[in-house]
Amino acid sequence: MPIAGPCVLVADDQSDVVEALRILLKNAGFEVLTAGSPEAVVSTVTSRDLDCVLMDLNYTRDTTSGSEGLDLLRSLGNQDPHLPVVVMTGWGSVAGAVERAVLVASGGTIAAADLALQPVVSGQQHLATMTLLEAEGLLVEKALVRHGGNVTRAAKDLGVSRAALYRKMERHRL
Amino acid sequence: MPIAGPCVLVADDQSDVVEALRILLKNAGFEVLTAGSPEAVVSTVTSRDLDCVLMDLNYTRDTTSGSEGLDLLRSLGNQDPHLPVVVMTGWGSVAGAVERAVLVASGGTIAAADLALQPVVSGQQHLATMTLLEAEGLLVEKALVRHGGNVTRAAKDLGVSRAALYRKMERHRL
DNA sequence: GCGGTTCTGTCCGATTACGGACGGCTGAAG
DNA sequence: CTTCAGCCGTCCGTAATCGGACAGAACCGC
Repeated sequence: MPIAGPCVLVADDQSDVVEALRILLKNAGFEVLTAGSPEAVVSTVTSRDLDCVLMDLNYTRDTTSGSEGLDLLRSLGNQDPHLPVVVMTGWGSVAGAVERAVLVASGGTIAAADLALQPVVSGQQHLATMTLLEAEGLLVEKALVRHGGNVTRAAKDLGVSRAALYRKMERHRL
Repeated sequence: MPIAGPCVLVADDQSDVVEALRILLKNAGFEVLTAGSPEAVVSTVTSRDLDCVLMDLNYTRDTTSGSEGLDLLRSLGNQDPHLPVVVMTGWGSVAGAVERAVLVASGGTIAAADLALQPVVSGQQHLATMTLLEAEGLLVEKALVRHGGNVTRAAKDLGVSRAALYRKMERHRL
């Protein structure tokens, strides 16, 4: 039984998003696994041999701390530093996350996956219809993703002190 | 003596920008006039029959208040409410300003002008390489342009009080 | 002319955000 | 083992930001 193509894990707590990506990616020739929680992601990563993880950063259910996304990102980095991880954020999603993915990727699989994903993942918000607070949240999120969760570097990039970034992260539940 | 095409006024205090736009627009079939200051813009608008004004929002020379761009925008609105005005800002320039231009435009001239300008005006910054303060400045600028200088509506759009927006405008010299 | 509405700019006390500093932790180099 | 460097998370006094309120100006329909 031949595997259809690269195996991608889609992780998001919104089932409709997961379903949509599953269909689209399947049609694009990927073998698709899904996970609805950070725990499910971790267990799947340990049990299966994945080519790429496509994950959301925000998991709002069953939680008080609200930082599961970044925690998960770090866990994956520790678990398998060579596993390509593409993070979906509210805005500019794939394009921004590709940088990290490229940094992390060992082989050329991710390149093909990203190229296929680029037109698939949509829903990018327009800054025109955004409040200053929302824009701040997205910029913070993007900076954190860009630096793989490193608060110090993200803060330097954003031009604020580390303490200020911590406050903003808490404010935006990141 | 036939006029070459639609007559566009380019206004910016940076002579190299003006020169670049002049060449590009002339090659695109426009008759191009230039102005280096808000005063020059006003006098040109009164003396010539223009199809479109392409103006920068920031005039930093010979000034203390730093709000000439918006003042000029209002002056033009009072002087000739039907004159299409395309505002160039640091980011997303034409696209954002077109909304206002379309609102203001009486005929179909602006549509053609905008289509021709879209690929011409470049220099759009990427949010990825931006500090939070710079991003705030651009969002504020964009919101103000979108509402034609109306502080109240821009503030509501940005999700802050009017007083807060005034402070931010001063901080970013708008 | 005259209410009603909207926007402007500025003031003020209460609130919030600021960033430098500190101690603890981890990992690499000597 | 012992530096050294980098990052993390938190504390705290100072400084800046917040938004509601106010009076004045511009504009509308009556």
